[in-house]
Amino acid sequence: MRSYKDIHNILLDRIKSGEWKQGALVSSEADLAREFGCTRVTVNRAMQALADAGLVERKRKAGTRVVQRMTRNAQFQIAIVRHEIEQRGGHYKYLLICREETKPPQKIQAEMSVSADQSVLHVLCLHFADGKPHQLEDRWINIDTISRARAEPFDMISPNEWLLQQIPYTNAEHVFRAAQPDDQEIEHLQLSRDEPVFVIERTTWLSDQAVTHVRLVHPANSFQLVTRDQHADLL
Amino acid sequence: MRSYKDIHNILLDRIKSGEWKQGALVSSEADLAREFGCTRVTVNRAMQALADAGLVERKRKAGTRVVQRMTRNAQFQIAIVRHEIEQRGGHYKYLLICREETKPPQKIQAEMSVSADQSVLHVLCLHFADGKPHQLEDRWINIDTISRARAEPFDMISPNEWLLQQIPYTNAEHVFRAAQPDDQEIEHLQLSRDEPVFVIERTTWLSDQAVTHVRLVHPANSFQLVTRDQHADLL
DNA sequence: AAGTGGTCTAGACCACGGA
DNA sequence: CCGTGGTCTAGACCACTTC
Repeated sequence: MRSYKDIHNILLDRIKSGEWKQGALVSSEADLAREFGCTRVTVNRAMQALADAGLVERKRKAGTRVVQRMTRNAQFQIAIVRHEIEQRGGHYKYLLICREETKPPQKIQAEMSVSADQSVLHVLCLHFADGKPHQLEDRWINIDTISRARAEPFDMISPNEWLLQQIPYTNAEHVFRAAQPDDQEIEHLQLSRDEPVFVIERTTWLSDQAVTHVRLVHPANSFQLVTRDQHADLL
Repeated sequence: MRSYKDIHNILLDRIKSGEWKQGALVSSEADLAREFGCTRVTVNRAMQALADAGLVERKRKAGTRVVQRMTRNAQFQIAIVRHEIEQRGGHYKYLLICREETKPPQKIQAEMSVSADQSVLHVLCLHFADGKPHQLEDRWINIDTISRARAEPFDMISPNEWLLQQIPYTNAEHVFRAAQPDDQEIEHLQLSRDEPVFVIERTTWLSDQAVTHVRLVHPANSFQLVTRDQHADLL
């Protein structure tokens, strides 16, 4: 029992078990170092890991406190649609419906913070799973930021896949909701009347420049978003 | 430019800018230490932070590589419904509809891995925002794991709030989907016909014991789930 | 065998912030 | 002021993995 990872786990257990209660002050690094028979640096390394995980808050002189958590975090993944479908043994098909450079509607302009006269690349396409429409992708790509996109026809590879592979981003915003589909969505997704849709809207930025905004529409009857978090509490 | 955080940021920039490409091998710690005029330990600290963030993969002898990412992570928060509503200036109301100890239906038994003869605490309740139904909470609590729940009437405080404040958990599973409401949901949520609902189902575990399973149903017209991630790529 | 990361120690100095 | 965390250095040894 000497490595900082061991110590990290011991301290983690003390928090999880409630031995160290929420909001409580914990022993100082020096004390813990004595207790574990190691250097203060080693304890510090373990404590910093806990602090990075957001489980404790540390202040000089004031010491280290277990965080009082009112919210918990959980993660989800942004994956390539083709991979998701193929991974569960489905047959994937891609269809480009429309690709154009155009001035976006106001809503998109605002969302992506582009000026009124700026052209944005608009791509509308469909992802099929086993022959059935799975996702309608309605995407806007900022060609000022991502000029490479101008040369990409998106007839064989979807913007989803192309962007995820090539373009990094630093910030993202997601909106999830249920909705009644409009006529265009009913047609493309071959929806029965009354079937709702599950909508994801995502905008991503690289530093403070918008990269892309996308609206992903799925038939409610054949789509759900699933996440599994280990140590969800510890993110 | 000497602290490990500075070095971390410099290396981060090299990855973000593409100077260090995805999949590429990066300089060894010893080389970087020479370059930055510091100890190898300091470089190591910075590199470990990148590795923790999942941006690089490190192997002894093989060296450090920038990760080729096929998926990106993003986070969302599990908050107390009352806080969410009050935070945006809304008026919150809580209504307990039903509280009983009973044997759950098979679906819940399976989801929570409880045996067929085991009683589970079932709570059905409603959260209102500004007088309008906001969320129908249909919850099952494992009283073997959380025996304290037996003594809690849940007439003043919702299970959502009680659990989030008191009960830690280590694993969580979420399912999000759009659906057409059933009759009970239409009644409790005062839905107009044709209005879909946004459903979240969450099961949480403490180690490998199920803590609770909950189905949260929201009117689609007045609900959306929003997440904002800084450094979404770097989680 | 040799190169690379993983980690520890001992000692040091600094920075912050509560008393 | 002075206790607490934050970090660096120098040197060391180990563990893994490729060659």
